[in-house]
Amino acid sequence: MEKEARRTRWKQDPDSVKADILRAAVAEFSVKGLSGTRIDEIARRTATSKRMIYYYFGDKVGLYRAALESEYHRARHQEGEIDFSGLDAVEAMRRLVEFTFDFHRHHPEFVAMIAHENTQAAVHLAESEVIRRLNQGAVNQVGEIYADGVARGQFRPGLEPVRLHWMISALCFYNVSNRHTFSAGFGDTIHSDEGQETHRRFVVDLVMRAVMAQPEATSTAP
Amino acid sequence: MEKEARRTRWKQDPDSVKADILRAAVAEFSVKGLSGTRIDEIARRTATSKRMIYYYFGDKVGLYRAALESEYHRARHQEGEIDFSGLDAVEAMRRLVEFTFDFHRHHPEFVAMIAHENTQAAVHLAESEVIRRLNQGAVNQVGEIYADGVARGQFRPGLEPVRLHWMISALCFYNVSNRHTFSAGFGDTIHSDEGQETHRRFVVDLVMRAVMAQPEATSTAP
DNA sequence: TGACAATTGTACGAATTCGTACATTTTTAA
DNA sequence: TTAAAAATGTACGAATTCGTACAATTGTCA
Repeated sequence: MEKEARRTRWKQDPDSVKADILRAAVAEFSVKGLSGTRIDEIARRTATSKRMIYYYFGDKVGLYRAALESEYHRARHQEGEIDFSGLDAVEAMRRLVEFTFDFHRHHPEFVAMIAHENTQAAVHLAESEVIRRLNQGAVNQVGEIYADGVARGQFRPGLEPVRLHWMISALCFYNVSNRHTFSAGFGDTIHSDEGQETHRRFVVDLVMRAVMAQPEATSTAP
Repeated sequence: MEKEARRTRWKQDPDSVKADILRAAVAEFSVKGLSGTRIDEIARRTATSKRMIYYYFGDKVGLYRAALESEYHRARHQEGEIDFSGLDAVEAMRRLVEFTFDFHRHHPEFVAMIAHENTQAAVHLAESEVIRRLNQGAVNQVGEIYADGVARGQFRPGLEPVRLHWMISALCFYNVSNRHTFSAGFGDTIHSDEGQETHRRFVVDLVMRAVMAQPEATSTAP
């Protein structure tokens, strides 16, 4: 008996309730892991109740998987948003590395969830189709840029796209995943906000040196 | 009433009991993490009982810290064993990277324990003195080799030792820490036994390209 | 040898936490 | 309007698991 719209109006809103639960779940799982997380704690962080978590996601593992996949979906979505238009291979490669660096840096929960998966041998990820597509897309992306650069004589030939992707991923992932133990050992020279700007250039430079035919022309620093 | 030695012979052997407990603890903690590990399961893996764990290590967290430090001690010990005698800067740098690559590869529990620490913001490591010394030693090591190479004109100047150490560590750590999710996405081209040989050369090559004044002279591959 | 300290075994108490039974409200469909 | 389905709140049962009380055994030292 409310004003606008006459069909399918729910005061109840399952979709936003689910999204709310997933948000809280990622926040907890990414920090505490599967076993360290308490369902009651997730419930406390939501606008709803524990009862709803079980209603929509079945059990703890079901919620964990849903949270993991939702993070992958977000990553996959952003990945396709990079704008390479008007860039040659060298510039495109730079942009790709910069994007990857920034994405990891701004999504530590994503990094943490994957780190947790790895400590458990990726058992929950192995059965998911989503990850396979995401990763394959990333490899194709770097592969195309690389092939273009080789064709133009800017990049040295002989490198495998999957290894290039591995390298970029390793540097960008480790930068976030191990920032705590690294900072504990050396202070925050690298991981402070200013330090990360320098470090970002360093990482880009490393990748360019790895792929360029004439690496000397790569460095940005004086 | 046994043969040799007359003083302080114990049928009881606290040191080996402790070592036995630590071994089992590392095996569990590295896979399941602090909260995922069950003390009863560790006890089952030892030759002794749960009672002994509490007797020697106080509580679960005490055991966790002891396990973490014991892994660091082992790493620190091996680190000092590398033989650089007779090597010039270029060869020494290669050997350092190879050693680091191999060490991580052969000690996945070490890698896993650090990964766990990072998901928890390294709270247990932050108060430990051991790690600081270990890391500082590693930086000094690469710093000396680098300075030597710069002095001889083999390496390009301007790089910070801590960033060089970061790079080597990132590549070697990620290779082990993320092997599961990476394999799940691309098969085991990189992480199979044969794949790792190629990959090891790739990683060494990346580091050499990053530091060499004339990177072209670096590649081992045809 | 006898007193005292170090080491180990057994059983269990107390707290935590996953998941559900049951009741209630909200929305759709006939 | 009314019956059925979807969504939600409340309280609690059952299992797990950390840590300990208590007792017993083994070794040192005077």
